[in-house]
Amino acid sequence: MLENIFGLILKEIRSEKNISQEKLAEFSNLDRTYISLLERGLRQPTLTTIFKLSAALQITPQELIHKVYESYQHAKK
Amino acid sequence: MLENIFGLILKEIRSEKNISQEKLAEFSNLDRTYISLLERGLRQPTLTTIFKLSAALQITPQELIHKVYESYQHAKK
DNA sequence: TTGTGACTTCCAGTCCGTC
DNA sequence: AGACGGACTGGAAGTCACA
Repeated sequence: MLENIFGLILKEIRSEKNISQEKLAEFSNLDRTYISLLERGLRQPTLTTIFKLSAALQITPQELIHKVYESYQHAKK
Repeated sequence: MLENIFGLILKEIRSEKNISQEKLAEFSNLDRTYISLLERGLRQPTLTTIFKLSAALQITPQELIHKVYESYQHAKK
């Protein structure tokens, strides 16, 4: 549930910034295929991964989590 | 690094709310010993654990992350 | 540019307990 | 109430070749 939402939000933000999965992987020091797994909701990030990704996307972790939270609250109903 | 900060923040918030580790474990459906590991910075939470914990502490996930982020930014210098 | 399957290593998280 | 230990299972981290 949360993984899927996180994946969608991640993809959404990345797309808005016109960054490829490859570039995001490079900026965050994560593997390109791992980004793909995250976006498809097949993996769940840990705290440090959340921080790495938000830094790479040039947003704060709380902004990222906030979007996930909003979407999650909405989806729960 | 991040684990330690997260642990401190978690303990801080929990203490402020006067909740025992045991109660927090109960509210969040996590193990008592695991809460202890988190607070001592020996384990790192995943996204769902962050959500579970913040729900149990009656704060939003972004508030929790925000505190961690502030403390992290401060510690980096 | 991304999805996917396969794989290994390591850690998230649980359960038993003691101090 | 909380620190800390050992042993365990599932699943995340991290990487590869290929479609």
